[in-house]
Amino acid sequence: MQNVLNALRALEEVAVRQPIGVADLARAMQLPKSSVQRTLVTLREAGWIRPTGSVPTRWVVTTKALHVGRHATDELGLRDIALPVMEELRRRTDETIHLAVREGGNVVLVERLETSQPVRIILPLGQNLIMHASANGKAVLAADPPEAAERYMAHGLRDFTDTTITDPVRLRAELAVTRERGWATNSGEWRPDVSAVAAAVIGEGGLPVASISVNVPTSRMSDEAGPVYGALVSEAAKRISTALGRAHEESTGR
Amino acid sequence: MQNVLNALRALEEVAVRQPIGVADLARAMQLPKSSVQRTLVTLREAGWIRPTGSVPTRWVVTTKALHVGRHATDELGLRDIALPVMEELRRRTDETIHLAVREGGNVVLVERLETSQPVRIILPLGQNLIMHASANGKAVLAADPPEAAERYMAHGLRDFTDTTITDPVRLRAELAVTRERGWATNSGEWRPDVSAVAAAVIGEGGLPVASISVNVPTSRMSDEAGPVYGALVSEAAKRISTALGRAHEESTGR
DNA sequence: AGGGTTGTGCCGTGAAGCGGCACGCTGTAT
DNA sequence: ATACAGCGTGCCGCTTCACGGCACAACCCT
Repeated sequence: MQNVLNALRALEEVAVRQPIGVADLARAMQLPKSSVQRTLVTLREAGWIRPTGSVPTRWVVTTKALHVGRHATDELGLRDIALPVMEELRRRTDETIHLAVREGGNVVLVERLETSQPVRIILPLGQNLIMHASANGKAVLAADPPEAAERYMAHGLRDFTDTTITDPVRLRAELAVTRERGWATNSGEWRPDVSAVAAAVIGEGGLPVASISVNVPTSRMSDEAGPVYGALVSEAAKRISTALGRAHEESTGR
Repeated sequence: MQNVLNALRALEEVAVRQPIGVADLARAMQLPKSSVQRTLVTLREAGWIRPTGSVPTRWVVTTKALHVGRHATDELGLRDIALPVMEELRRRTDETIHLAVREGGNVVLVERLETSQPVRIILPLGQNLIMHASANGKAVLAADPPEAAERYMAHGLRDFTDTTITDPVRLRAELAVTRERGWATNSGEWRPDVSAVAAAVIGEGGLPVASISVNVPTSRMSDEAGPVYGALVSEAAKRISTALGRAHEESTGR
């Protein structure tokens, strides 16, 4: 079903490059113009993209993808279970709380509650978090079997800021510390002004399925606040993990 | 491209019914089992769905859709323009702020900032808001040309609570009031405990392209608060509208 | 032990997607 | 004023590749 693959690729390409026209898109995809045009018409018929109405015609994605995407965490009722815990966590910290799920080799932001304090940065839902340069990523990596971490490191560790951990030896040590104390940190390792602490949510297979984090502007992240938030986020993750196990037992029959 | 349409339909069906198996899905879609299976394998190859790993195989959607969906408001940089204004609005009200965009005959929630107060409503992003039973919907409807409102009403006005406006005559009057004062209201007309005030964001064509709202539990929505929030949300929407116009002028050359 | 249902894979046939091509249009450079 | 290059759109014959009936092994309840 090559044309389905092409159509989905076209959809992604439109999302990234929108607003875009047929010719540009055909060039970007290295496909004949007429084929791309037919694909665009089909995607519109399905309601996933729409022309802006301008001339020449430019295409943009609709919110159809959002409708589908919001079910991404439904598998075990993760969102329903996590939200109340996240709310309490925010009440206690008054900082931005993130929920991210594991997805193959990545960690993706799926839910978010913000601090009421003046905020620096708002990450969009669907954002890919870097495994070795985010608290959520490191929490998941630490909870994974060591082979998984090694496999990830084999691809190299890109650096984003001057505090990013790019040395595999240092990352291994950091993961050991994380395992020991039960929560991961991020001190401006992805973007200078974003710091965080996180803890992994463990699924019934014993593997990490998600992670929650408390995100704080680096300027507000004091030496005292870290351990306090760490203890809170670690306890919250544990509560979600056990609730998840209970929900799973019920749904699979006792 | 019938198979593309089927594949996208399958994707939506999986999202709604997940976790689901081949046979169930084939029944739901009224399609041969083998066709559906082939489609599922293709969708997995493209990274939009994945098997849970259990036996028998069950399919769930990945976060791919979220990645695509987060671009849905990129068209004019709406999100970037609206977020700072929404933040200030939340700071002033300490209530939940919603940003919704127009989409054909619907209004869809695309961004959200929550109150820090304990009692609150959390709607998932991608939620479809009812035109005649939400503040955002009524704000858009009031800013539309009268024909559009009439066309919408022609389909009938479903009721959700005992305060839902189901009488076209009353709705017309309500829209007139909304136009007059510059902001729309919702007093538990969709869900009893949800009230809100909203104002439409006007695009460069003079038509409403989006709407922002202040959402308050009905219990907290006093007679005094309404007009105060109304004035704030109305001013915020105006600021977004003019900023949007400016951004559009620049991008289309002077 | 058995009937039903599951997920998976094969394969011949025919429909439908592919892509080269041409058209009308717009905006720019000559 | 004219030529030209780029755009979006539509046609149409060839060939491919998706369709769906069918078979099979594994699994679950009786």
